[in-house]
Amino acid sequence: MRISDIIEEFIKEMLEEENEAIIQRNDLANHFNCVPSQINYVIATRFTPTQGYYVESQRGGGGFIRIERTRMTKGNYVMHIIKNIGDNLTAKDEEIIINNFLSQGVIDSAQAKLLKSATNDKALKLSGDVKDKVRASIFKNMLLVLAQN
Amino acid sequence: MRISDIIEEFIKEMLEEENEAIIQRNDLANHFNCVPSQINYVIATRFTPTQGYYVESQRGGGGFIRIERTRMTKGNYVMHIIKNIGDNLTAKDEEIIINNFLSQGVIDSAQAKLLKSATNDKALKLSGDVKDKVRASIFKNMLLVLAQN
DNA sequence: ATAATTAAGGTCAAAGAAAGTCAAAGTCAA
DNA sequence: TTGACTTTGACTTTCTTTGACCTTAATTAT
Repeated sequence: MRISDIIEEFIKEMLEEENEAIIQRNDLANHFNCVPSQINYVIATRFTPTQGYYVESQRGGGGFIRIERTRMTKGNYVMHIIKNIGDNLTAKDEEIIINNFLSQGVIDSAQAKLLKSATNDKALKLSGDVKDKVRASIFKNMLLVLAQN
Repeated sequence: MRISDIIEEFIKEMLEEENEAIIQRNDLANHFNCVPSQINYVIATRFTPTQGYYVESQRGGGGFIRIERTRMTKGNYVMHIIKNIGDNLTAKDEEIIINNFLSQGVIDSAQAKLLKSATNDKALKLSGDVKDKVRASIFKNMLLVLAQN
């Protein structure tokens, strides 16, 4: 059994009791007798947003890592769209997706406005090719959150 | 739990009753068993103007520190923050603003997550200087939408 | 009145305490 | 036997704590 798997399981057990697990990186590393950065590896590979987790951390004295489990309510539909967006997204294509979500009740109009405000050409002051890349990234990140509450 | 957090909480509790908290630096430091300058640190990091506080103090005999909470209407408050953001915004500064909006009930936690997901370093795959520019732009655009309801 | 003393609060930088990054080295299954 | 996944560790960044020294105001002594 890999040490990463053991740590993963340990955190997931914590998450079964509570909805969030707050850990100290060094303590945990110590507990499992591994280097601290192994914890980062576990989080990076097993607790990603796509996998339904939301992670925040603080450095410095009294620092911590908080791993939140965000249960997926909108289900596979949104995930499917996210996977199909790829690395570039034009404003036009985005609008089509948003309108689709709207008409299917996946998001409400307030959320739609917020999505657009974050990704319209006015907000993204970048050159064409980079813009569509960043738009894709932001859009997917936001969708992930929207799919989970 | 960090000592700074405890002091922060203590002051915020005082502010819940009254609209201003008047403290003696040395007494407070004594009470929490820390050096006096720790109080300054707490104020400098948790009671800044952008966080909605106004601080005045007086040295010498009978000196004091007065921390005032500045309340505004939601719309004005958000507009005020938008104006103060400027052309660059680091992830850290943004987080402080979001957490403040949250604790003051300007936004809810779902909206906070959306804001963060749209502007965190993972979403904005850009080089440092450009990133902070784009972040500022996106953030302000989203806030404008949030301010309108 | 003035000067000296005392009683506050302010500043800043060093030390300490976490967490993050990245790439090299190791492992293992196809 | 190579390519993907894991493990490791050196180095970096961020945040907090601490303390020595500075400035300002009130009080007291001359």
